[in-house]
Amino acid sequence: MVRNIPGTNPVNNDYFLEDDVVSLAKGMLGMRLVTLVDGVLTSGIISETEAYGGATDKASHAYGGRHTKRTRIMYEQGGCIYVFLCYGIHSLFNIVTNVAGIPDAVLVRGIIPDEGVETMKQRRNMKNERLLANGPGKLSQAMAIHYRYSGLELNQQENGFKVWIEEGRKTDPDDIITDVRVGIDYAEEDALLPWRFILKKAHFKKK
DNA sequence: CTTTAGATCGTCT
DNA sequence: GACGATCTAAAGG
Repeated sequence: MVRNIPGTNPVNNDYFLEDDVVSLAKGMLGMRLVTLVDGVLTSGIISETEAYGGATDKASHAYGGRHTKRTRIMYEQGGCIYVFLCYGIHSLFNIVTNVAGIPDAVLVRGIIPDEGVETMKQRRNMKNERLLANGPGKLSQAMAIHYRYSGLELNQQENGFKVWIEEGRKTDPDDIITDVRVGIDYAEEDALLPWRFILKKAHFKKK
């Protein structure tokens, strides 16, 4: 497959073994998220992420070391994907981080569609490119990431499906907006943690 | 642009 | 039986 664009080197799964999930979430901005589904490639630049701090973060599904069938995957080693169903409708895509046993994860909340835009539009039955993948449920549908793939490793193919991360472009720290996480009112004081990261539009105008 | 209500089902209690 | 790490359409400004 010919992809004549820079920054398409895959990131090794080892990269996600780092123990600072906040730093990882920030660092993933500007990287490229790619899926290959039955030979069809789609990709986009990661524009929004949130860090979830394992067993000590009240917003995390694994808070207090909760160990259920669903959250089991969060305790795998970094580089696995954790995808769960939200509100009965949406698959939300996370990358598990840290070493095995520590349930940290980064939620990818938005991408700027790049390759395979027409495919994404068809999957979402939508024409407006700007609204195509600017939300966690939206990007999963656009990239055909389903919660049945939860537990799969990055770069590993299963049933014609594969997902991975590429280096993309370096991000200027000045281009990052930091904010509180969304939709976690139940997390009490941890709802105030500044663990949501957004790439400014300016990032995409630079050369 | 903003607000609001309704959809929908796996997971956990 | 209750509840989401959300999205959309519709209606109003």
